[in-house]
Order: sequence, then C-alpha cells, then structure tokens
Amino acid sequence: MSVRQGLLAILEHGPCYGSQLRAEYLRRTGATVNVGQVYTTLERLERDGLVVGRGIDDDGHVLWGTTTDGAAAAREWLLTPAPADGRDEVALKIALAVTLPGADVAGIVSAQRAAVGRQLDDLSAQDDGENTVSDAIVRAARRARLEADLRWLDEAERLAGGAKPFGLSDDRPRRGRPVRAAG
Amino acid sequence: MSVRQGLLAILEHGPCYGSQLRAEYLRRTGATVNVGQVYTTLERLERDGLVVGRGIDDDGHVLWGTTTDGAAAAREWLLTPAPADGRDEVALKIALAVTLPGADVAGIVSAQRAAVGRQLDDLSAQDDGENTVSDAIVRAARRARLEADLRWLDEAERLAGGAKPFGLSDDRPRRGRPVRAAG
DNA sequence: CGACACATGTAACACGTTACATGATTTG
DNA sequence: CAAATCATGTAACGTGTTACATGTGTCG
Repeated sequence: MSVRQGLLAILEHGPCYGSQLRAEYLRRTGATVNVGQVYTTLERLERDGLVVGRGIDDDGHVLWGTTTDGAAAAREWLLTPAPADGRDEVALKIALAVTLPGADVAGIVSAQRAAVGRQLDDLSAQDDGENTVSDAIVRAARRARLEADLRWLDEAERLAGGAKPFGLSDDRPRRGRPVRAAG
Repeated sequence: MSVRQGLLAILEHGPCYGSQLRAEYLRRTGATVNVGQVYTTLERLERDGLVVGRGIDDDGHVLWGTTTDGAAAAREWLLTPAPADGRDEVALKIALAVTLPGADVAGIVSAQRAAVGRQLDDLSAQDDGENTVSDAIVRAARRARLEADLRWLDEAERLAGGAKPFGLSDDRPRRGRPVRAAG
C-alpha cells in the first residue's frame, strides 16, 4: 500500500514520467520499485481519478500529474498514521510451533535469532557513512525492529517453556440451528 | 506467505477439512484467516502436490492431508528463518516526507507516535489474563515492535532535523550508449 | 416450514513480483 | 551498423481481501 501512495505524494510536487518517478522514489526512500509496477500503478491512479496525463515531454516522455483529488489524497496519506502491520510471520510461526507436537521450538528460535543477527550485521556492513537522511531513517527503523525481535525471541523462548502442544480439536461444531438460551 | 505454510504445518499433524483447518489456525496462532482463502489455498497446495484429498468424512466433510512432499515442506518451513520483512510503511513514509518541500514532518511523526501509543493501549486492554501461550507470544512480539517503533520515532525526529527537502531531480539520464571510461 | 449456522466454494479485485516484448537514441 | 541504455508497456503469476452464491442439517 505504500508504493501507490508514495508515488502519488511525489507526483504532487510536479509532473513526472514513469521511470523518472521510479528514480525519485528510490532517491527519496532508498527502496526500489519495480518499473513495471510504476506503470500499472499509474494506470490505476488514473482510473481512480487521482492522476491525469499531462501530455508528452520535449523528449517524448509521457508525463503524469496529480488531480485535485490526487493532491488531497497524497496530503491526507502523509498525515494519517499507517495502519498496524497485519501478520508478523516470525511470531505466527513460533506461536504455531509451540502448539504442534514434536516441533523443535528451541531450534526454530535459535535459527531465527541467528538470522536476525545476520540481518543486523548486514545493516552495519552497508553503513558507509555516506548516507542521506532518508537512508538513515529507514536503517534506524530496521535496526530498531531487529533489536526488538532479538529481545522478543528471548521472551518467546521463555514463554514457550510453559507450553503444551496439542492435537486437532475433537469437538467439531454441530450443524443446524443453535440452541438459544432461554430469554 | 504465512497462511499457506501455516495451514500446511497443521495438516501435517492429521487430515482436516476446510473450515476445521481455519479453526485450528485460529486456535494455534490467534490470527484469523478468511474462510475462502483456506479453500483456494488448499486448491493451490493440491496443485503443487503438497496435499491430497483424503475422501469424505462421515459427516460429509472434504478431508485433506499432506503428501510426503507436503510434510517435508512443512517441516522445512518451520526450521527455516523467515525472510526479512519488505517494506516498513511507516519508515518509508517518513523517509519520503523529509524529502518533500512543505511536508509537516513533525506533525506526521507525532501523529504516528500517538497511533502507536493507541495500539499499545489496545494491546494491554485486550489482555484479560486468560491467554494461551501462543497468544502471549504473538502479543509480546507486537508489543516489542511497537515499543521499538516509539524509540525509533524519537530518533527519526532527531534525524529529520538535519534534512533538507529537495525538488525533482534536474539531471535526466541521457539515452543511448553510455560513455565508457578509457581502459 | 423457516431461521440459523456450518460448510464449500466462486468471483472480482488490489497489490506486488518477475519476465518478456518493443521502440528510440546515442555512441563506438 | 551494433551494442548499450532509457523508456514504456504487457503478461503471467502469487498472495491476500471482500463479497456473493449455494448446499445441508438441525432446531423451534
């Protein structure tokens, strides 16, 4: 959900053509976007009335700009807090593992801990001191989450100690009209 | 990517029918899955040779079980660390905002901080002490990440202080064969 | 019978990915 | 001309969502 809105927010500051938009997104967030996605996203934004074609460049580039609605949507997105992330894959995996008979929870946790450590190392290794503020912000976010994951993994291991795995539930729901409590 | 694998891991411990599988997923992870997705996921797993139909229940339920490949895939998934999350929507948004002239970065950060605080409150409010270990693990993960976000938001605000927004890039790439440095 | 809930799908859509197919342009 | 790069798409696929369309069984 962040690519669409990000591209729109950039477009609000001036018309761009497709691959230029991609470059701006990279320059401003450090994140890469697939080129093809930029074009399909522009199509959808046009369909939704948020951007319009602004004709052709002197160099033959296809320019796009925001509509009034598009500019408003971009500004609103910036000011609206992002929704909570849905699924935390690692957490769900470990939560599931502690319920499965025979699962090697300790092994899973330690493998995950090693992977997080590696990701932290990678993050430090990429830090060549020549970063933009945007880069620094994104990297700080990643680092903060990874360190939080490490602490959480310790906690998860502790919690997992008290877990009892179980098999498939025996009580299958009964079909038909439910018995209603007397009112 | 986590629903497919999660369902498969449950199926490895015994045949299930669709909505039973959904119930088990909820019971073991605390996360809801759309019922329709369970059925389409089962179709895909069958297509990929990881599950097979196990006939019909006494109650008419359509049973599914893992194949040898499916069981192996489930076990491997459990032991393999999850890949790093892709886009951190909040981080990208703020990284982008600091590059946009006129963006109210302080306002965005404080709105986000308030939202994270609210999410932490919600998390505490839901804690009725009657939780499974799986629930506790998932909630601990969410709490750890939210607290990390709070710390990171402070850092981001500090970092944003030194940022200078900029307009669209002037140097457009030149088409054609690039000039190659003399070898 | 009719309401209700379980159960099994299907359809349409959104977002994201990779890969492929073309043009146009410029340099060697 | 041939190679390399920019630029603009299109196609296919994967995962996920919501909404809709049906059965089927049970209870009042």
